[in-house]
Amino acid sequence: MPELPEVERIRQSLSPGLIGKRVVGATLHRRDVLVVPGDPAGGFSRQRSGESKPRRYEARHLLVGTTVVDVQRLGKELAIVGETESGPGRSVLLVRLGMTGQLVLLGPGARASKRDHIHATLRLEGGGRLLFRDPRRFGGLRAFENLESLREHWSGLGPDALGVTGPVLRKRLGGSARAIKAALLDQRVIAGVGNIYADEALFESGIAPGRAAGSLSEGEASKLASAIRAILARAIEAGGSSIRDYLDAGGVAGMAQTLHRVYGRGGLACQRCGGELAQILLAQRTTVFCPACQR
DNA sequence: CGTGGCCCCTGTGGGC
DNA sequence: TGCCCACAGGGGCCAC
Repeated sequence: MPELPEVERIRQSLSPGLIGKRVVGATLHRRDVLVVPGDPAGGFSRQRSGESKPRRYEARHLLVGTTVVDVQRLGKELAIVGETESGPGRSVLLVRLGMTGQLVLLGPGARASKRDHIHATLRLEGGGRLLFRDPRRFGGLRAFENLESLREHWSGLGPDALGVTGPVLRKRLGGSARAIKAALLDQRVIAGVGNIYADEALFESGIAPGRAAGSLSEGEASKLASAIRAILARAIEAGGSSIRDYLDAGGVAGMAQTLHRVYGRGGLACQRCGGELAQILLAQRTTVFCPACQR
């Protein structure tokens, strides 16, 4: 569901009500949405096959006993940082939302509007709750013991797309022969761009999605990087794209979908030249572009 | 090694 | 109305 702008909106809507709150209890309704340190997979999401032993997890993995001091974001990942009163102990709960994941922050006594597919509940001092809901379960939670191990995990991702520059982008694309759009979707190249904003940024910068990533000139990489920054920043300002079910942590929808110029418009007229927008499948994702304007 | 293909899961909307 | 297929803001894994 969410790309960088939506996740940033969730971070912003979550922070004021969550930071400073102590987590007094938690319930994990599905254990397979949580990965804890030492799990055999070492990965993020649940294992697809093999009923390996039920994971042992502890309350502290869901931040119980800590006070939330920060909510950080890199790309599409959120990290809720908790701190224990006694000493420098920290716990980090990383949240990945996948296609349909939501975080819902409820005040004391408030009821969730959708109560199915809630996989984890954190109870906050004062009676509030933080829910993790994800119908398709492509998202998940991962616990880290400290900020250092979070940093190590995040070092596997590329730089945050909101601040990417032309030279950095060009360097990270290297001489890759794969399509530029596929490279943009690879979170190890840059973090935060997904299917919507990749198409929008390529349209804005006039680059065809099938171009070899390594074939971009300095000028093209620079135009693409500034298009990415501008489009993501605009989308954040507009509250994120609410197409199907995206809502921020307070249940508020965004309006950024009204800014889309190619996503979801295959077969319609290009807003720049009037020609017909092409729709193809690239890297297993629907891709819309203007064959005349994008080269 | 880099890359494309397939799979994970549930819900929804369009075509018949 | 109902059924079935295609598709959906993502990403891990495994053959080539």
